[in-house]
Amino acid sequence: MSAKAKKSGKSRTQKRAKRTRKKLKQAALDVFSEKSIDAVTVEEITEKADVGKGTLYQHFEDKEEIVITLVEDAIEHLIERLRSCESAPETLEDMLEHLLNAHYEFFVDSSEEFLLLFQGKLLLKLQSDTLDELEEPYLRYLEEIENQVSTYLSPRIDPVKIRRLACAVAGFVFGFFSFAMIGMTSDEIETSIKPLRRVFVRSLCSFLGR
Amino acid sequence: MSAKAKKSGKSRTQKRAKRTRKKLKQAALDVFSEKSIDAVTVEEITEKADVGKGTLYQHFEDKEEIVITLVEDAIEHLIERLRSCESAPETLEDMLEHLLNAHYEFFVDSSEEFLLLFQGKLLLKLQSDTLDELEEPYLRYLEEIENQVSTYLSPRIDPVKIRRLACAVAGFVFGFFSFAMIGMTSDEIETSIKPLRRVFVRSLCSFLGR
DNA sequence: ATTTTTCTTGACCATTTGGTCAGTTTTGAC
DNA sequence: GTCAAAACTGACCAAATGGTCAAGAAAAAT
Repeated sequence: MSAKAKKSGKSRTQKRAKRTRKKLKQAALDVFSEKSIDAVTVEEITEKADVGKGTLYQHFEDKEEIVITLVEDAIEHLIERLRSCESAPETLEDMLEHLLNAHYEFFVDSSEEFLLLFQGKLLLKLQSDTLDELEEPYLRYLEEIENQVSTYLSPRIDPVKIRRLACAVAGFVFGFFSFAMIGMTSDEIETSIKPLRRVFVRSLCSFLGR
Repeated sequence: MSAKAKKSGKSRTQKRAKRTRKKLKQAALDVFSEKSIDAVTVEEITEKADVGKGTLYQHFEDKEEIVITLVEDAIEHLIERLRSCESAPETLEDMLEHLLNAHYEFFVDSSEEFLLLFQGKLLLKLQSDTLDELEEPYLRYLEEIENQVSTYLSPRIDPVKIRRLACAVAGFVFGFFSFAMIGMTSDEIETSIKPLRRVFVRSLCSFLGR
């Protein structure tokens, strides 16, 4: 180990490998947002990443592993958004507004990751026999929503009810955007989300209040 | 053409062909609800339909055409559900409840078609360059929702607003179910849908009332 | 019975694809 | 400079897949 390596904490070789891995992940994310995961070939990924085909197999066990890695990353990013909040919301209503807003911004800023998560969710439903690893990040995401909401609620509230709320939030946001993408221009989407958000938040609050 | 054929309107040969086509469609729907459309092979379909591989190509141009045909059928069935209503709802609120309820029943009774529509919607977003034919049925579906709702609204209401409503309805229902499938048992889903539906309907009404 | 037409079949082919591995290149240690 | 280790490469292979087509089976017409 050279002195330079000790200083930077990483040898040049390790940095190169890390760069390559990053290129592969970015390339995969790109192509997964252009066509269905199952329709993407390994060579499309390595081609776009501008590396040899064998290189992918040095960084990932197989095609499946890169998908799982990307989904985990995307969920991580989404959860970060949900957590980052300038000032802690005062009321449950504010908190829900924040949640929906954070989702919206995530979808706008990281539409590739949104599409990946959407696809992954579908795969989860379809090939549920395999791919247990894929389920875990989505459950983590639902739990994050539940946790954030719970702090504003009586601890005696039925956990099932909170789970319903989390499904409703996630479902509404994912579903609305996916349909909006067919039937609306992106301008319309932007002006639509605000009034719908407020109205939806209010209805969720009254759902919990009962 | 035999006398019998004239009487029944269809020769035995034609009936056989129609039966085969139906078998193929059912088999395809089955496998498409088990794994992603792109991951399904032609032989899986013909195997399940118990016909020779070449037979599929006599009834459908290629794999794509059978997908489009199935999506069109499924949308047709969903629209039928939305239309069939014992007694015309009196208020907008009742009508929206009916809409959500019809969706729910469709998803429960025809979960294969639900999964197919869900997948098709995704493909639409991804490979939007090709597959124009796939877009048309989904737009028809959105328009059906818009039409039903419109009859309860002033004709001067902004069409964009109605389109938003249709996206919200479709998005919420599709999205909620897809997420509920991960995080909830089917029992929980059933008991969840009712209170959520009412609350959601109320929020949509207040959205339109503004 | 014979011919014609329609439908069905599955062996076959060309192409594609996931995955491997021997060899090359880059980097690190001495 | 030399040797060793790690990363990278792309030709290669076995398996799978979409689609074809000549031959066969079923039904209709004569």
